[in-house]
Amino acid sequence: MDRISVFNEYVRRKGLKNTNQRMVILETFLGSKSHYSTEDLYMKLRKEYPKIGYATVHRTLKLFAECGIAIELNFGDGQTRFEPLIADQHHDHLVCTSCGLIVEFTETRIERLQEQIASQYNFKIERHRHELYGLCSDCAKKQG
Amino acid sequence: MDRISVFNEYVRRKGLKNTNQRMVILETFLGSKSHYSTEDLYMKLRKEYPKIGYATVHRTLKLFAECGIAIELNFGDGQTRFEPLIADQHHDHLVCTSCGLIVEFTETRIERLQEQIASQYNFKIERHRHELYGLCSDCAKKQG
DNA sequence: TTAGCTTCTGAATGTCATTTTCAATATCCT
DNA sequence: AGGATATTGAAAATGACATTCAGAAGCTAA
Ligand SMILES: [Mn+2]
Ligand SMILES: [Mn+2]
Ligand SMILES: [Zn+2]
Ligand SMILES: [Zn+2]
Repeated sequence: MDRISVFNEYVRRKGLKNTNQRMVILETFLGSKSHYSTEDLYMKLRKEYPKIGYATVHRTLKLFAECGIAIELNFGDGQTRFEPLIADQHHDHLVCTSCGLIVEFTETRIERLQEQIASQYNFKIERHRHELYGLCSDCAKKQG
Repeated sequence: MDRISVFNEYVRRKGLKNTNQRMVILETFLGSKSHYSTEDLYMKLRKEYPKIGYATVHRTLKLFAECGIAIELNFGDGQTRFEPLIADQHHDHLVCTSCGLIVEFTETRIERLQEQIASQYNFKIERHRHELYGLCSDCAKKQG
């Protein structure tokens, strides 16, 4: 089931309503680069829909996370970012501390080792964050 | 060199001053549980030193991080936590989303795999975060 | 030891992302 | 369509953290 259907079903199940704003925000959110902060997405939407409110954008992003079609990311720069989630396509991140570049990686061996650690400590893992911070190759060249 | 010496040397080198507050905060910080938020440590210190200021506690924790005897942690609950760092004793965390329990783990195989990933993408890693969120065994029993 | 310069402290205030409030508006169900 | 209920957007509130500033304390050199 695609993310739009997941969202629509969540809205129906919870007795929420389908609004123009929500559809527009969802399409824009799914339709381009990931890792949006509320501010980023609000600015982008404003160009085409100048009447849209910041609070609506933010509430809607939280709603996406709540219904499972997005995840919240926090790279420690004081802004929460949201990224569309494709079911069963987990990945982690490399973050350039100089230019902000975000690169995604997956490594099943790490995922497996995590599970071993969790069972060692009798933890029941719900989610995890694994982020590598440093300089991307461009910034490293510029010794930035 | 122990953490108190590292701090004292840093203070000297930077032309900062040695104050009672800083010593008291350092001793308390090193002397009990880890993973203090500013608020946590402020509340603890207040009992014995009621005149100490919140801003001083916070500035001093930042100073500890700056001089390398502490690291800042962020478990996504909106509060930065500080933990005394023992040189070359890196670890990552399991965090119980129900009771807040924090368990530490190290896994050299993961650390190595990280390095491989970084070099694959030509990243020069400065630091990383790896946190596993879920239910500790107690909370899992209480299905909580 | 003390003068004099610099840093520190603590209370208050500022900042900034995020959240909440609320009155007007839109949606949904019958 | 009518009416209950959710949503919206502007504004205000919140909360963690950072900054300001005047008085206090630490440091250094004579
Ligand atoms: Mn991503
Ligand atoms: Mn720890
Ligand atoms: Zn870069
Ligand atoms: Zn627990």
